Amino acid sequence: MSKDALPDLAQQLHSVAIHLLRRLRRTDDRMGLSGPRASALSVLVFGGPASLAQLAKAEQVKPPTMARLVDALEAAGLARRETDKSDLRAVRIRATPKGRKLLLEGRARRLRQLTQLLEAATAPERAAMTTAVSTLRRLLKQSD
Amino acid sequence: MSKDALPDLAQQLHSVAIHLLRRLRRTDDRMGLSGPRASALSVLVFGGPASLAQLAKAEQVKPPTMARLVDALEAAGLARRETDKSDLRAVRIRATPKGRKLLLEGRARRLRQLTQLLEAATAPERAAMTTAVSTLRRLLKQSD
DNA sequence: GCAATTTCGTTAGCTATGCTAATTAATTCG
DNA sequence: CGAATTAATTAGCATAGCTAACGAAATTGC
Repeated sequence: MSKDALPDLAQQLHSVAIHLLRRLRRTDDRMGLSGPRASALSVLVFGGPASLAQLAKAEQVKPPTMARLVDALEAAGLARRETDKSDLRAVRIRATPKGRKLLLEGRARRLRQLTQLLEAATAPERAAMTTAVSTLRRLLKQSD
Repeated sequence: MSKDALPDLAQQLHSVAIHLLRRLRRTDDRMGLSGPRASALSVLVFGGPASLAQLAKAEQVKPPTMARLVDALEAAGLARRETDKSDLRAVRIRATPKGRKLLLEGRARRLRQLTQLLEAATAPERAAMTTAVSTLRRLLKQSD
């Protein structure tokens, strides 16, 4: 691979990431939950109850932004704020059974759709994607 | 590659795309231009002058949304609305020299950063990423 | 050739997501 | 105990997305 191909790869990587996410968002929409809300709920479902600050950090947003997302999840009956007995300033945010169910269904739907998309790839192509994904994860982590 | 790895790949693909774009946005911020604005300007710089409807379609947003982006680009002196002599309803939107300069500089900066990131990959890893990118482009295009 | 329709863009107004600054309440530390 | 720190909320701002409704121009059809 020539050195000159690197900027080109970078450019195409950028473009394809944008288009991929745009596509995935369509499926998330069927969950009736926006990307940020679905993502926050996902942290609660897979990571368990968390404080607002923890949730904000996990989603890389500021606390006021996360507070509003939690407001929306709560209003939809998908999460609950609970008081933390050991620190009365803090709140424990927990996914409700309804929230857990909705998220798991949405995730299954997205995985079905994505899996279907990826099934059109040949075995070597899938292998290349697997390598590419783990490489990118490493590079992003290193330069954090 | 086992069949069971596909959903897992899908999941990681999703995650890595989110993190990659999050990282790239940091660099774009230095251009002093939000993502949507930079993206619209990019269409003008690389695709030439366009009508509002064409621009909206290219960016997959509705006309009112694009109109506001163009307002902002115009206010910043980066693009101009021109009247179309052959259709007095339409506007031709064109990047100004200043807009072109800003975008090209930003693009160069992003490419430098991304190229730097990718330089930490081994040759086979780069090859895998190249294959992965073109595969994804094909899959996304097919299922449009 | 003129009326009806369609098209292009804008305006108005709503929702959502992000931010910072300031506030309140609780905890910790000196 | 009082001061500083921490957790969350409130208020207010900017950006970006949408739909609905409108005016002006172009096109269609009779």
